[in-house]
Formats: sequence, structure tokens, C-alpha cells
Amino acid sequence: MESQSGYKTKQKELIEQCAAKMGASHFTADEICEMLDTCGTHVGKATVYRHLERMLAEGAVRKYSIDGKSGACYQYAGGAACEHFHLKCTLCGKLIHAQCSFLDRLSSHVEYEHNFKIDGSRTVFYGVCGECAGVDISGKPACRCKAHL
Amino acid sequence: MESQSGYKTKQKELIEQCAAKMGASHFTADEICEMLDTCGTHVGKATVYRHLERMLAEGAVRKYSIDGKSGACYQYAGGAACEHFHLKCTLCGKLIHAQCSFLDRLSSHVEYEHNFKIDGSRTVFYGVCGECAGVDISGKPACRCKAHL
DNA sequence: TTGCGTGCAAAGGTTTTGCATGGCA
DNA sequence: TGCCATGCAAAACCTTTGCACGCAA
Repeated sequence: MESQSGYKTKQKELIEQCAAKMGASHFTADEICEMLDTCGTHVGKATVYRHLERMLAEGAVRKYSIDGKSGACYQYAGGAACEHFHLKCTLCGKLIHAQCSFLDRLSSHVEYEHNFKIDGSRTVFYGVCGECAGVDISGKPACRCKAHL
Repeated sequence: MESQSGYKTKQKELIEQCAAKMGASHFTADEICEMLDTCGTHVGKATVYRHLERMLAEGAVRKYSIDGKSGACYQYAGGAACEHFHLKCTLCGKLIHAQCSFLDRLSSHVEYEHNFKIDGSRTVFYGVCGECAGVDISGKPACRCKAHL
């Protein structure tokens, strides 16, 4: 479960440490690159992609894309369960991490009543966050969405 | 809620019909293009993208991407009143429509406790359906995911 | 007639691929 | 020493944007 990568190289270790350090946050391949650059260690972009792809196959990270936006997001899977859900505001683009017992119960409910095992780390709830709703939920957020990203 | 599109053009109608004809299946912008080409009616790719984007804003279609694969998938949302949630199996790709009081309560809960208004028609729960789970849910779908897509 | 919608092509960004080099075993 | 991993650059890919023309109103 650890030897698929063949050789144990410096880059491999660096990338894995970097991913692990992100915890529950998500990150892009490019961010990993920048992060390593900042640490004084440069790693080729292609190498980062190759390792993330491998880690994905190994189950060490999860991959999904927010809103189909170009630029996939990865998230460290850390072996253990990161069982919170994500709320994505379709107006301002903000991503909220939500964790509470009700959402936990949702998983159980769907699993036993609907015979479906939800993968929390891949599931994103789309909707409108409180801020945007307060400011303007009348139909046209327009400007600020773009501005935020 | 229907007049954002301004003029009623032939292309607009064609694209909407095409999307509606897909029913619950998913399709890419490119597939719409090809489909129209096959029907003898050519529509520019940019136009398809522009209309899908607009239909997305209107809620007429849903947009999501399978596993971050390049190429976003769209799905016809069937105009109105589709207030149930969708369960998408990441192994076999099946899409399940789920409706029950628990899921309704989920919306209320998230709205009042997390200050977030979920848009049910845009939200998709990713996970593993019972059938696929029966085959292999032992912990590592890994390899077969790849194989299936 | 006015102005939006369309189509083509080019730009934009992310991800993948090819190939020579360097490092692990 | 052999072979895999790396890095650079170019390619491939999907999507968006700019601009001139055509069509709906």
C-alpha cells in the first residue's frame, strides 16, 4: 500500500508531506508547486501532477472540482475519515466547511434508508450563503462573484 | 425567470430541445454540438457554451464534473419543481433521485443552523450505490474506479 | 433601424506528454 | 550499472473572449 511509487525520492516525500500538511483544506496542483517553491525546494509541475495522480490511485488524496471550474482541487485523505461536508456559495464562490451531528446523521440515513454510501469528501452542497443572501438574493449577484475569484 | 435570454432564436430553441431530450443522462457541451451537427443543423461551439451557461444560471441544467475529469458534464434539470436530491454513484455512474422527509429537513437545518440556503436542484451527493457496494465496498475502490472510466 | 445573438478564430488556462538527464537501488 | 523519476518545454485539451455580421423585435 506504499510501494507502488517505486523509488523513494526526495520529491515524492516532499509532495506527500505537503499534501498531509494541508489537512482538510483543498489545494490545487499549482498551489503545491508554489508552496514548495516558497520552502526553497523547487519541484517541476509535471512531477507534482504525476504524484498527485498516483496518490489519487492509492487513495491518499481525493480529487474533485469545484463547480467544474478549470483547476481541479485535491484534498488529503489521510487514511482516516474527513467526514464533514462542504457548502459552496454559487454567488460569491465561498466554500464553507460544515460539520455537525445532523449532517453525520444524514450519512447514516441515506446509507440505510436509500442504500447509498455518501462520500462526504466528494459531495458539495450548492446554494447561497448567509452573506450573499443578506446582501442580495433577488437574482443577480453578478459583479461580486467574479471579483472574488 | 424566462426572459434573460432576450431574443428567441433558432439556436436557443435547438439547444434547449437537445438538452431536454437527454432526460436524466449527462452530456457535455461538445456532445450537444455533435448532436446538432448530426441533425443537419450546425451551431457554433461558443454558442452552445453560452447557452448552457445561461441555462445553468436559470436552473434549467445542472453542471458537474465526474472526478475532475476534463470536460464538464451537464444534465437537464427539467424546468421546475424538481425538489428532490440526487445521488450519483462514482463507480457505475448511476444517478438516483431521492426524496424523503429527512432530506427535506436537511434543507431546513442547514438554512437555519448554518445560515446557508441549499439549492437542491444543483446539489449532487457523490458516493457508492448499493449495487456497487455489494460488489466491493471493502475499503479500496481504487483500481476499479480507473477501470470504469 | 437598433441591438442582441451568432460564428469563427484566437486567446486563456490547466493538464498531459516526450525526451534527455540525474538519482536510487 | 540499469532503470525509474524528474524537469523542461511543447502539445493537447476544454473553455472563454473579441469582433464583425445576421437576424429578431
